[in-house]
Amino acid sequence: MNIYDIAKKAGVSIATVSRVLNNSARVSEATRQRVLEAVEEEDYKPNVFARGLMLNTMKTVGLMCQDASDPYMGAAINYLEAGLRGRDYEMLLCCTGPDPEDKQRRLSQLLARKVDAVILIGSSFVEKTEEENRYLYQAAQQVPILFLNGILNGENIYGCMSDDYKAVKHAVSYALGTGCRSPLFLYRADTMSAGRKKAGFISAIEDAGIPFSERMCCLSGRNAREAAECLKALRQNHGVFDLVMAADDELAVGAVKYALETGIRIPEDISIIGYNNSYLAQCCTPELTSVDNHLRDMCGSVVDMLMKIFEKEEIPHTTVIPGELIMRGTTGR
Amino acid sequence: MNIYDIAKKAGVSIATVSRVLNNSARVSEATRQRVLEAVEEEDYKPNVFARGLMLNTMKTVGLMCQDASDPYMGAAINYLEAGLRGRDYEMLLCCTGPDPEDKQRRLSQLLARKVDAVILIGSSFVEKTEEENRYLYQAAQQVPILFLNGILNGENIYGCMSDDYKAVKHAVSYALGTGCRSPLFLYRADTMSAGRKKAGFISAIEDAGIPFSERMCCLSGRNAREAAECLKALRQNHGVFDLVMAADDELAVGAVKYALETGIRIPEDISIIGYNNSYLAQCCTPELTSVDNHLRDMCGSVVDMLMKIFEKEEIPHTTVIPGELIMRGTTGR
DNA sequence: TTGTACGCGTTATCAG
DNA sequence: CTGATAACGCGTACAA
Repeated sequence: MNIYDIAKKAGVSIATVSRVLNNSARVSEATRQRVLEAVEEEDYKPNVFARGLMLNTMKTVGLMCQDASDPYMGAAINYLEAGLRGRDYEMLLCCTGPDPEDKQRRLSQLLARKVDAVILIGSSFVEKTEEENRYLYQAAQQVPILFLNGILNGENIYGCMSDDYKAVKHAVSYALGTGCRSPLFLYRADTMSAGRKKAGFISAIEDAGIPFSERMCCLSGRNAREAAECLKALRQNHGVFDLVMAADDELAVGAVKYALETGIRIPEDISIIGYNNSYLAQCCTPELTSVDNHLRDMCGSVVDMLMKIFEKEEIPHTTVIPGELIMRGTTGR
Repeated sequence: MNIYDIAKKAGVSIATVSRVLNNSARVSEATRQRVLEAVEEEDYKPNVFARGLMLNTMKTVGLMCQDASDPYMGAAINYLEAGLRGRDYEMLLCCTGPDPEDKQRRLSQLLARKVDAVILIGSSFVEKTEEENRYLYQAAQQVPILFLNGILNGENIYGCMSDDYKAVKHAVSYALGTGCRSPLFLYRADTMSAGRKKAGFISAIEDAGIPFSERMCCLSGRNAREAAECLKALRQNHGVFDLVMAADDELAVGAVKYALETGIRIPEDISIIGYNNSYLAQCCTPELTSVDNHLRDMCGSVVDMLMKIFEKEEIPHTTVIPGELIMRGTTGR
């Protein structure tokens, strides 16, 4: 069932069928109806490959993330997919894992598939050196590259990020205001995002007159269990802390576990602040005070930016979305 | 940069270039090298649309799930993507939400895109009536349909599922063996999977000589917080229970919250068993005893089945994977 | 072993 | 407003 069959059935030429289907140019209402009828009857759908061949696009964007099982990534995938679908774009998903070579290979596969753009979820895709990022710049020569919560300067590279610096600074300042004196920054990887959070952490404690030391930062393992063990070890080594600012909720949950398992009272003896305000924040007892970075808005913004880019509209390369501190049971002694 | 350019550059015809790239037929080693050189130099990649037009496939499978932010779905997406990528298939992801009409529309969009198969994650895609499932049967006339943890009988429809019945039966029997006398089944939706679990629950308690009553089943809200409230309400209404068998970990976490907030000791006064053995199981204190349904194996199995289907191999329509009870701190009084 | 010519199903162009 | 025809880039019989 192709356009020729429909044309024959409707008694018109394929050009007219095409025009009706793409409502391009003007077609008389009468023939329009005849064509639509035929299309309806045969349940005809234009062949996407032939279409792609002509238009050089299949209205598809590639999405790359490290790990879809991370609830934060998962939520982002959901929001992005909804936004794209609303704009008639489909989503090709790649879960790359942490290996840079895999990321590179996957990106080039997406390009070979002629995606119209690539969205990268998380700053884990931004490497430290120009050299390591080169594949991104090269990709940007073919299609727009957008970061969700990341940033990389370059032609045809865009990003939307939450204001991690301000959000963490505000959260830590608040906790210090309730009487905490020994803050700890708990994170799990040296990503760009973690860097911004750390800077906000430092700024907040220095504003409070507490001199910063690298010993106030704890690089934890990858999950709640390991974070808890990490904190226990730190305590054994005479590290004192009465405030844990975690880079994400899972680590904060680890801090809660640490406190519960060591008999430290929350929030009387220790305040804990998570980040992302994911559903994990409501899965522990007490529930987590956490920074909501408005992921939904960020995703919406990324999709908006993308559509404007497709329209050749000039837009700023970076959009910043403010965070918000959600108060629950792990702070406010 | 197309196949003609490469042919010219290598001094051969396009047919030869095509032959080299698809290593079909025999090509003399000399010309082969010349072609590969040209391909390399120009970094030539065949146009996927033209390719699709000829072969009528782009090696893509559609994946449908209700909600990618669910960690269970997310993990499945990860595993499936890895499996497919290893077989040179790409993945088109649809997050449908719960509305049946959306599911139907999204599926037909995938078909219009000429995906080679569709994988549905979770039994939420199987409806109660034939009528409601008709779109699935129709889709199966075009491409194979595979369920991850679901089942629907029909031509060209396949599924891999965990043995929820046995797994729950075993878990509940174990808990009853430790002395629990008032079991409760906590679930959140009347899916097929929940039905199998419930059946296992009933069988276990009847084996233990406890007569089943519908009051032993609690249909909870959608998250941990709501599950906790649900149990509190139940208790107010004089419902007694010292064992909660939850249909997933998030609900089990809700049960833990309920116990912690009401001052009920775990596991002395109440045993709690989760399902999925997701990372949530390690996010609460005490950590959850949970049923691991070997999601990784299930996903691997689905991909294997799919590849065999593509090879026109005859395979059983259903594969069953056994579950396993992982012991942690919420059971064993 | 290699090359020629055609078909795949669209959309775009241009003439009527 | 409509129709004929030329791209689009590839794979593949068939001929050489």
